[in-house]
Amino acid sequence: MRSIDVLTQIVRARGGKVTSQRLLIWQMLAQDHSHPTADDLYVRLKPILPGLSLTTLYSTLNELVEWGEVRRFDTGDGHTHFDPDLTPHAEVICMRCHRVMDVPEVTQPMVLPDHVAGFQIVTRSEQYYGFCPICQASALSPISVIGEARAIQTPERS
Amino acid sequence: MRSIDVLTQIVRARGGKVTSQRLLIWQMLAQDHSHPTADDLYVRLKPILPGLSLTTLYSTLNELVEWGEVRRFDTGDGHTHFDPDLTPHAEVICMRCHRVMDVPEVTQPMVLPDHVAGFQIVTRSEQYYGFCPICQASALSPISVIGEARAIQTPERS
DNA sequence: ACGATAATTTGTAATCATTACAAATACATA
DNA sequence: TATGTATTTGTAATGATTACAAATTATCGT
Repeated sequence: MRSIDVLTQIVRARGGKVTSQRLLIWQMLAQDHSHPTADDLYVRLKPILPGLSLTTLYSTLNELVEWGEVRRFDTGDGHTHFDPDLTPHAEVICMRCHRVMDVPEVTQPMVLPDHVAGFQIVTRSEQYYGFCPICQASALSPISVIGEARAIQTPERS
Repeated sequence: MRSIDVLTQIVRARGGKVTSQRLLIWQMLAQDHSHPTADDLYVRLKPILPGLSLTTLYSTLNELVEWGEVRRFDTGDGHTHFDPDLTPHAEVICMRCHRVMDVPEVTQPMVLPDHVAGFQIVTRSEQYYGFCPICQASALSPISVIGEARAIQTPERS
């Protein structure tokens, strides 16, 4: 998501209001790369702004998503996660313990075909689903495996 | 997801049972590229197998996800969607009306870096979030736009 | 600085997807 | 075919998220 100042200007220009609740939520979210859930945020916000309502938090998160400032995603743990980081990156998600790890993005965005022409793209995300080393050791194992994460070779010093 | 025959063999080899419920759900899901929700499937399955329980459907879907045969994803409409298509493709998702369109994949999977080495990758997915032509016309417009879907140029006949 | 206007927030209650659980059932193997 | 065990079922519970209407407050024009 973009800076608080930019958001402030744009919201005002639209006839919206920059309330203390929005400001605080924006600030808390902007610096958080831990893929928090709504409840994660609420627990941290409540002590700072005790009057804050869950309803307000949800509506603020939802509008950030609708504006394209924040991406919502699902790790399979039953909670909706939010990510303010719209810079190119991908996530590696364990299908059993639902741990999420960010990885820097190296693939190029695609040129989209005819049948989606006119679609206005705000965010791109890429996810790699699989099983972390810990969960591989447990009883169940995945039926199909398309690959394994390989370490990128560090160039040798000459 | 893979063929019913392959799933049947693997489940049996593990000491599992191939029940009529699992078979029917597998068959219904395998041929469905509409990104159905659990409820979508239930509505269609119930007339065929009236005794089917929602609990069974959920547990069957969950195990397919854990096995890496089906991918679960979230369009933002409050429902969990399932996709049996693990071939390389991406989705374009409207952040307002939550419509989903598949597009053929052209980017290459990344080589993942050190800190996720050992992670066993089962599925990769790529999503493009934005606003479809219809939703662009409505009142709200996204604050930031990283690009627009462009039609792929059709080579001219010579 | 003030007041009018409309956007936003709040709290409660409702909704709805999903899961827990324990008894009943049925598949697979010998 | 009988046995053991994985699976299914139905109901009840859980828990995230939303609806709604009254109260509040930011913004803008004066």
